[in-house]
Amino acid sequence: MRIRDVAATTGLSAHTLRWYEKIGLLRSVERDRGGRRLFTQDDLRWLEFIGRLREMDMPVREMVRYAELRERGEQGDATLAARRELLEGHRQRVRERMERLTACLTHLDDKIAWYRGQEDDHA
Amino acid sequence: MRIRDVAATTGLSAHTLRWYEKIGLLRSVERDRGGRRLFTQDDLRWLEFIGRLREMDMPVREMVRYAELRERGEQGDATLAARRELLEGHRQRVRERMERLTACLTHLDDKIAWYRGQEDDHA
DNA sequence: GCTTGACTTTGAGCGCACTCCAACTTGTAG
DNA sequence: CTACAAGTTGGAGTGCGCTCAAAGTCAAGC
Repeated sequence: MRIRDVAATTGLSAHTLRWYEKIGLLRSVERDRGGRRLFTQDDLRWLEFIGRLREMDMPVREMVRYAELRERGEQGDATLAARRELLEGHRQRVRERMERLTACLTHLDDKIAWYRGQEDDHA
Repeated sequence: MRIRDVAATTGLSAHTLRWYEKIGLLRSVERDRGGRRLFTQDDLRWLEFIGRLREMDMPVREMVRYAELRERGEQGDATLAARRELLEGHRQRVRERMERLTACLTHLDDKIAWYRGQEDDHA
């Protein structure tokens, strides 16, 4: 797959895909003899995965750290625990985030109910 | 209350409080005769409220729009519906966000479980 | 009266995550 | 062979939400 196909299927821009490679988030992307990027199915799966991390607001820095661990541990299990811990740390942050969001939503619901009351008073 | 007290109780910096005023998020903050800001309890309640909107990732622009409506509607109800709709719109976005987070968390849990499996295999 | 420190203003700078530009190369279609 | 779309690179620019610097003012304590 060439860069525009990946852009189309992931929703990321070609710019962003090149930038991801530059910062080390995509590693060892193949090229054809013209020097154009060729993405594999593995690359797509990886992009899907980091897309989810991104959706959970993981900083790009941390995703790069994960990518580095993944590459270092290619032939072994030396980095398995580190990667798991990184993900667990993020999971915890997301859970806390969601709790705060839930609390805020409750307040917001109250506020909206208050507005409805005001509007009814004047109807 | 002076700016440092508000900074201390809200966790916002004095810089940020001045900036909030500059962009129209805080309106008509009083001054003493030396020109120093004097914040009221109402200001504090407002800061608490927009702090929650911020925690729910409402863009500052939209908060400013809400602040404008609030000021315009000071003596009437002309802006009540508009304000309610603004909040309802944001509530919807937060709910969708939380659904996506929940879905991502499920994937993340699976991934973490997979790592645990790998580690056990080698134990 | 003088020092100190918290305040004031305007305006510049920063970190993040892209996003775009300029200049150039490559591969395909006519 | 030529035209042109689609790719390449390095580096600059953007929008957001702050964050800080510089230079000056004010007021309370000694």
